[in-house]
Amino acid sequence: MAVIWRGNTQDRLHQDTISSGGGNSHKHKDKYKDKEHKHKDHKKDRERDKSKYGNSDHKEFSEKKHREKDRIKHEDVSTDRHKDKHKEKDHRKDESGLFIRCLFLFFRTEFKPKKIKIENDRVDKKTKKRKQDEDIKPKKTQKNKKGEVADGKKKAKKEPEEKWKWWEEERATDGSKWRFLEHKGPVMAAPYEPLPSKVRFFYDGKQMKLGPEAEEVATFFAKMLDHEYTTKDAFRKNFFKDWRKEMTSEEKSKITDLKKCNFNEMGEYFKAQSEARKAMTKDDKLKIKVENERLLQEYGFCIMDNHKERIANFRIEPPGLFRGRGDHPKMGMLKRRIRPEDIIINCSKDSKHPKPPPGTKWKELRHDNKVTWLVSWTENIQGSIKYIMLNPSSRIKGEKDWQKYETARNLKKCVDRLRNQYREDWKSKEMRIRQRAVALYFIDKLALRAGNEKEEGESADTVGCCSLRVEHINLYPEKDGQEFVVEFDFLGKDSIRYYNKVPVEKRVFKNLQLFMENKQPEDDLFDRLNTSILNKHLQELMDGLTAKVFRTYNASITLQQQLKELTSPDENLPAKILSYNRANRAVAILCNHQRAPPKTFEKSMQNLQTKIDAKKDQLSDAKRDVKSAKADLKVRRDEKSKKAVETKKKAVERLEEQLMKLEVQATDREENKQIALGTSKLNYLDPRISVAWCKKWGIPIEKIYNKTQREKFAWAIDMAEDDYEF
DNA sequence: AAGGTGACTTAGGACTAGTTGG
DNA sequence: CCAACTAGTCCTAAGTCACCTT
Repeated sequence: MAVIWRGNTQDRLHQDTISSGGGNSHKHKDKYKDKEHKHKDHKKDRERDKSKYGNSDHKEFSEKKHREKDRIKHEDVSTDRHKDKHKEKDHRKDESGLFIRCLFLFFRTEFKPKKIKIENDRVDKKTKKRKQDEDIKPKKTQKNKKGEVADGKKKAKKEPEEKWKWWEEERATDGSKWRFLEHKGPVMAAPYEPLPSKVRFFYDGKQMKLGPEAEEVATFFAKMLDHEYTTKDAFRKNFFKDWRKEMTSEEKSKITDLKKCNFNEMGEYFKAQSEARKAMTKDDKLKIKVENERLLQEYGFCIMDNHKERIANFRIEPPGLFRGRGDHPKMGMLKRRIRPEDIIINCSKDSKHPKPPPGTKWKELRHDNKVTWLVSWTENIQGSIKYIMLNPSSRIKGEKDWQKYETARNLKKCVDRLRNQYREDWKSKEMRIRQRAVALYFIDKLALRAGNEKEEGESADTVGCCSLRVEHINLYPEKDGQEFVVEFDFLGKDSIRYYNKVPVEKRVFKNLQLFMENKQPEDDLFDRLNTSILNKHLQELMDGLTAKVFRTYNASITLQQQLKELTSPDENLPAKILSYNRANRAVAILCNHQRAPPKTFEKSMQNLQTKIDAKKDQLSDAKRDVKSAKADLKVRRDEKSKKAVETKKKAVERLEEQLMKLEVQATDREENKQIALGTSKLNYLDPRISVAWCKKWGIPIEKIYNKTQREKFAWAIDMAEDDYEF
């Protein structure tokens, strides 16, 4: 098959080695838990062999830490720094109580404010340089006009309020998240519509009419009939137990065995409904669309501090059967319907408060501007709180996102020092320090998650770094020609399997042997460590540092390195994009972002191949044509045949290009079979790296980010230049 | 420390809309 | 024009981490 450029994403660089041995002292006191761990069942057994990088990139540590928590450091506005790149240096000089400092400074970084023209002049005066024409894209909408004005709730929506550049404004420094917040409240789940009476339910072969409560819950089950999990014991058991709670006493006494329940007619009915929906006329579909749009317009936005912002999830989650991921002990439980009485509304005192549906009231109306959510309620499966919050394109999310990358860049400056330190710590005489150091090494090198402890029986048995158990690793003094190999095999977040064989330094290896001494498979590997100890330690090493910062840092730095390495200047556009995707893929592999291979994968691959073959045929035909045209030309030597040759040549070129494009596509798709790029792109990769890359190579940003992504990363697109360095 | 809660980020899969090419 | 297939959106579960209480 014609797959070109097969690059092996799995190949990895590796560096470290070093060694030395070490015996130690120890004594562990254990606090082992005894639980039964089952987790054989790697249900999604998508295994992959990966190896990882570590990377190196360093910089001097120079930062001082301390910064009041919550606050953002920033600079006094009046000072004129923030010229372009001025490096961080400290900015902690707080001026006399003037708590307003400029945001730019906070995020040191070479950030050059660009064209401004924001509404507030105050901003204006502080932003001096503005450069224009940065834009990557042809979009015209870019220019913002004076959006709105002063406070007050004038719902400024005459016009979509062109692109507000919140990143050119100051940030609050008092821990408040907003000053004014107004919204319409959530959209409640649609009420239950009883089944038409022709749709029957049978118990033990006999038809039985259910009351509306029991019937509703039954429909939840009926809708899942062809799902595999309705066959799982835990699912059925949990469902049945909760279902019975909804039954009248009469129903309850009759229905005692789930196996005797026949939901088929109900299942068929829903299937038919969805068919019908698909078959609806254009007109009807349009009507639905319009209605959705209306709902979105009405409930999908809020006013926060003078700006209309999009809400992420404005609908209350409808009732249904809970399906956790992996082997979840609560699968099948009834997720109950949320009523207005369960809902807490958060908004400004002086805003127009959302009103509850007629005849109901909210559980509570509060005005807490220290949080970002608009609505919350407590969910009944785990008892956790759910929230309605703003869209990623909103100021409140964007600032936080930006800040996250700045913290990761700070780590870049001191990562060398930290690495040296944890290596030293491998030799510590204190067990807890060694454990901390080895765990940190894993987090850094393998981008593992922190691994909070979880309550047993409340959720699937998954682990992260600190919660690894002895049974999750195997040690091989020598394997496949490499020394000191650690084999990881565990279920991580979302019960995604993490499988990796990594050669480690000898000291790490020895330490692991030590940690495992006298332990049972189900004992904690790091019995003297947990995430809170680890994070406390990290916080001391660098302000704002926590375990997850390493993931962000390593992901972003890897992207940057890989882009540098993979992009070749003379490649054409599709090839450049392939290079980008490969860099992105390297990160996804590092972070273990997997996906189930699409159901239609094989087939669609085949289709592509067919196309490629067809294209090849066309190409060889076209080549033949050129030849014969040339021959013609030789004989005739007239203008006309000359033209003909040109035309045919053009055709060949065009075909070649098309073929190449297809082949690139095939390669990309193949390599991406079980790797999901979206998660890293959205959550781990500093968007400025991508923006800079696009600018540097003249790639339209749309090739890398779709519309939603461009909205989320508007700040980066606006501010990053082609020379941006993470 | 330990344990609990709250807020917020990160995650994969289901669902849907939009595009393409037959 | 329609079916087939993707790409993008929606959904909500499952993490992280700070902070509070004991």
